[in-house]
Amino acid sequence: MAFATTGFFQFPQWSDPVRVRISDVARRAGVSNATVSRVLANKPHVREEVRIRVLQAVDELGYRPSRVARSLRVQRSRIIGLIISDIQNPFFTSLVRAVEDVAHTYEYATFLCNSDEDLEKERLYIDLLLAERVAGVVVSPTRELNTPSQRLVNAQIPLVTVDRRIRDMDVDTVLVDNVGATRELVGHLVEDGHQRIGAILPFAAITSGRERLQGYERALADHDLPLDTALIRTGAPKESVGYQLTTELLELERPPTALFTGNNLLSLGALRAIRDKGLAIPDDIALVAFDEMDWMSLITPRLTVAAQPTYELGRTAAELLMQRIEEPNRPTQEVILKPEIKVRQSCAHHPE
Amino acid sequence: MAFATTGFFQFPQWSDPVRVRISDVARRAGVSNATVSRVLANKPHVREEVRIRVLQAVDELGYRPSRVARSLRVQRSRIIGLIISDIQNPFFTSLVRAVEDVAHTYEYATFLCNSDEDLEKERLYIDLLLAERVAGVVVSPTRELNTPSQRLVNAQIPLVTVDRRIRDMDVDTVLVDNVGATRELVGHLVEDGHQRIGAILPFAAITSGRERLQGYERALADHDLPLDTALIRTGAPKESVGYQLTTELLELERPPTALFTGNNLLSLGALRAIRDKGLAIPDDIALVAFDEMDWMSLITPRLTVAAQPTYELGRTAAELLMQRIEEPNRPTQEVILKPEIKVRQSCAHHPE
DNA sequence: ATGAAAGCGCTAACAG
DNA sequence: CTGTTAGCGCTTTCAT
Repeated sequence: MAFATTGFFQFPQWSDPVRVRISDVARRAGVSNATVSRVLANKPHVREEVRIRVLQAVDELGYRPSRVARSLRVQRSRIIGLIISDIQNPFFTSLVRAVEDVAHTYEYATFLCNSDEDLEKERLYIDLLLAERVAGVVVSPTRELNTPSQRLVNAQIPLVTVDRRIRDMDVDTVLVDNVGATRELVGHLVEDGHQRIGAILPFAAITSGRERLQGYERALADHDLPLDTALIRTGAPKESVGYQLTTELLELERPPTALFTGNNLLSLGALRAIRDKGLAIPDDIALVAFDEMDWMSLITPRLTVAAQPTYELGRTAAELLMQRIEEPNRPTQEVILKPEIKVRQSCAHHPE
Repeated sequence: MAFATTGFFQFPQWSDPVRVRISDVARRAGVSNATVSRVLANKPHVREEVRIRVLQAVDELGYRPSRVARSLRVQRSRIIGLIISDIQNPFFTSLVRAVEDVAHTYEYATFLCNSDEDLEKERLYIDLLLAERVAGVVVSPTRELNTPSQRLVNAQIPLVTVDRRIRDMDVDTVLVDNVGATRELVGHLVEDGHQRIGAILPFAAITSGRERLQGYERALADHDLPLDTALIRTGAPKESVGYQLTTELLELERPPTALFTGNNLLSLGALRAIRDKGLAIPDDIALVAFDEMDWMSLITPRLTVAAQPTYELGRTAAELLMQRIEEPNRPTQEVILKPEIKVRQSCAHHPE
């Protein structure tokens, strides 16, 4: 009324409330809230005619049920958490993609949490996930012992570990065969006649890193080669660290004739270090690497690698989580996936 | 009752409620729910002694407030949505990382949505975000016209567009200067004497792709060079497409002497195609590329690129979103960031 | 300074 | 087959 006099008053673009509730739909369809809820949940015992009327009202009003209210009522949300340590690492990217695809299929949303290999950040994110009452969590834990993940288990939130182990906790786990793949990879180097093989690995605190170290040791033992700890370097899984550690190895009095790099980022750093030293692969130094990356198709010679089934890793973890959400008391599983060993030119050289 | 006869009935592992509520804390501290709420929200008017008692009870019980209940009550969640088109592309990865970092600072959780350049998937995700009543959304839209994003605006959910434009919608936008950077990049090629410059670009439907095409055209016009549409190819921003399109260009009767690749994945494909043809950069073909990637440090010669400030792009978008959430009616902004042009050896050659 | 009570939007007993 | 009602856990007036 007051506005009518100005002549310029614009009615709001939506006279209907912006947030339409179930009661709005119910009123419009001339039924109760309960009936609307039944229709939307595809429950039986609704007359076809009523069903149609409700659906029409939903459509006309553009009603989207509040998942917030629903979550509160049914005491579980349709959200899963995904905690990884480095979203800029293509290994995790592929895994994220897989988890997200599966979650989407089951109509779950995914909370992405980037722990940055930082235990404190991981703890904060777990608190958040707890507070959001997520239905379950896929985690690639920063630590194998005393992880904050224990709090999820205490709160009875389904949990699946991926890529890395958690010790002393009975949870579903998806891993790759780090020991086996590394053993095979390094074995090729030994069979080519290499006796001094360097290793650049992620910290032993990262379980996959430690397992790859074991694989390396086993490969040497397989062929009765001595273990020279001076040739083993570990560090954070970062490009710069790979560069640094490789440089150290190459500057040794008696540098290795071959190198094993135990992670994609470390490999990138190692390659750069080798290039900067002006060394040729495999003639000056042979190389085998864990992980395969897209850009590796560009470099010459082609690298011998253990290609991880990264998407499959994520897919499996997410599927296990979905199953556990549906059936919380099923026995826990440990799934081990096999990397594919691709033998190429970077380890073809036989040293004199 | 039914269980008692079997003798195998197991009591639940925790006799305390696994989910501790505000009322549990209140009872333990000998206060009301309201007081607990006040303490936790750092509201004034609480006696210090009471505050301490409450905090202690919270601690002893390990109480985490349900953000679900809170969201329902205050009618907004502390969750933002992030919709990108390809989480496997490092460009977006860096952006995701930034958005997630900022969100975390403001104590928001991030829903990650991977649209896969698929409008239908984007629509589904927006429905989900709407249903979850997220506080705001950062989107890199699949389309510039009639986007599903309109529904977010209709529902009055704060929205920020990043990397790509949406037409006819008044929303905060963060972009890079695609036209300017491409113009400069291609300009170097022209100044080096190249007259036949090929271009491999993302679809024109992707606004960044179209703007880079404009930049290319402007660069030629700057120097009065004719535009030869036979040298321009567009396609999906994927490695395989880059390979395919570059191969086509190289097999032309009169192939270009230089190439501009308008996206990181396309560049990777182009490099592989050039390598497979046995051509040398820059002697056989010069190259300038949009986007810089880690692995580019490995290839010789070093590439001339426009390095996008990807983290900054995401950070800015997220900050704008946070500001708009706090102040919904502030005027919308368009922020344009400048890529850094890094001139290196891949365009050093002067054709005869 | 603190408590009682209402209510956010939805679902699930229970009635009819 | 459909409606009434209670309540999920929290915040926020409104009293006191």
